[in-house]
Amino acid sequence: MNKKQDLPWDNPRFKNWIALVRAEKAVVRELTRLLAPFGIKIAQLDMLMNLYRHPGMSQHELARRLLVGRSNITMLLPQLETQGLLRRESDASDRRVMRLYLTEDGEALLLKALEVYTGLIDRVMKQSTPAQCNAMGDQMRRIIDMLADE
Amino acid sequence: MNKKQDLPWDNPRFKNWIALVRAEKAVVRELTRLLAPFGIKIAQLDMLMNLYRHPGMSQHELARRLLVGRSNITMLLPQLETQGLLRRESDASDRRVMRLYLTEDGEALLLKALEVYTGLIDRVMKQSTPAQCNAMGDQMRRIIDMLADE
DNA sequence: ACCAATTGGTTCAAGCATGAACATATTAGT
DNA sequence: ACTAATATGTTCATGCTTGAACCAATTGGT
Repeated sequence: MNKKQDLPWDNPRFKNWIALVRAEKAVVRELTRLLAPFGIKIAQLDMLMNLYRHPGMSQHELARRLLVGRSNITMLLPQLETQGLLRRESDASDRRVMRLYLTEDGEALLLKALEVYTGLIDRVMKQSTPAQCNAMGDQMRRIIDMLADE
Repeated sequence: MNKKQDLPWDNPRFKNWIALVRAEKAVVRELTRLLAPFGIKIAQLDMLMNLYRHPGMSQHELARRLLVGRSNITMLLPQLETQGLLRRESDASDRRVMRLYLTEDGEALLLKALEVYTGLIDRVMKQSTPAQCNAMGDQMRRIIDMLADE
């Protein structure tokens, strides 16, 4: 069944996927480094970004959007809250849900951190033409769709 | 400096990058699920793959190749060793280094797990033409090169 | 109105990854 | 040869993420 010549290292699809994983890892490392001066991690930046775009989200919605478990949100929130970057308010009509809002400090920090983030992504994606960049994005969205409904 | 209209969500490069991150995460989740029956995690599969290709690697080389810390290797090795999938031998000429080799069981398990791995990647990458797949891979390798020497 | 099922959130224990500090072995400079 | 620098691997404390068990609030069926 498994001949040496059809091992994954000779499979273009496989090699290209490995390259993707390594590139993603490299960018994550670099972004982590760039965010250190702001005192936040990537996961926290993702939370702030989503809250900026959708103020008043519940923790459950946020978790679903970030593709993480609900407990993850519970564990990370106190850090951002004590840093004064966001606040939690009980929903009046449903006392189970906590609604999340950025504070002014949170918004200010977010915008500064976002400049760094987009700067890095711009540098990284500038390695390709806009057309190729979009083709890659489409490719990724097809993968997401394919795996979403399994 | 930060007008609403140049926020990252309207930036094609940024959106496409986000898609990449989400696709990678989705594939990792699926692969983790598929590997569960084999009793190994992705990190361990990566180790087995590298040892299959380069038998006798030292822990340090392995760590560099996988882009993880040396301590990570130290922590994960005992699991694979007690599962009988690999063995460690002291290098005779340099008593600091431990050389790693797959056992027959390790090789057999690896080959079976690899079929699952390549099967998934094939399914995933079949969403695009071979040309686009290669273009994406080239794109990723340029990113890796760009971030490697910083 | 009542009981069951569902939903949002929290707590907890476990696994994984990291980096700093360390021990041991090797290499290089003198 | 001797000492300093370097390299390999381990240990440890820390932090992130997860999933299961749990509590409280809401919804739905009867």
